[in-house]
Amino acid sequence: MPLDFTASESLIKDYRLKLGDKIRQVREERGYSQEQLAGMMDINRTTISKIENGKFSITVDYLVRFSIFLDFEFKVIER
Amino acid sequence: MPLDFTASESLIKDYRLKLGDKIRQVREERGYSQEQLAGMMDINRTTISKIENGKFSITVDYLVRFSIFLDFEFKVIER
DNA sequence: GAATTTATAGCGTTGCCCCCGCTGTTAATT
DNA sequence: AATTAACAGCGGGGGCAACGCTATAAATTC
Repeated sequence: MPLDFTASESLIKDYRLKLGDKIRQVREERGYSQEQLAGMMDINRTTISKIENGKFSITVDYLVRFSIFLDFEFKVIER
Repeated sequence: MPLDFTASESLIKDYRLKLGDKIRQVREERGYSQEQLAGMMDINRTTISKIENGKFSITVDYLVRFSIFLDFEFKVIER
């Protein structure tokens, strides 16, 4: 935990975990193992495991790849 | 351009540019200069410039930070 | 209990992001 | 017209986190 831990840091961490859970949920709904999906996406299987468990923050490029192969959308919604 | 340039690579690049445009649009709607927003978010101004112009793929952590300070939502939507 | 799937650790490489400096444009002021 | 300042784009060096890869072990399913 960094010294300048703030409310936004907590929100960021929460979102990372929530996103990992969501990706796992959709992957399982589609009936893919981590290895199958990794093959389709041409990325490493352990990377998928780490993402689903929130071990690091993925780039938006990777998120777009997930959205393509798992068939979901993610959108910026203004208030 | 990588040798294995595929349709998904093109979609990824498109999305990166689209996201940069969206962030710029919302920032301007909120009435912030790049420098003001950078100060609020505690990140570098040139980083914001590069993100808005799609120079690299930001992490989701950074995207969440933008969503906090520019007040928008970022959602996964299943089909 | 064997086979499949997933978690995690360690290490190497790549690229995100920090930070600084410079340039170009536009607008305001004198 | 010249000057000043606000704003944004771009290049590059450097640090560190994302991600690839391999290996091992744990968990799950049959």
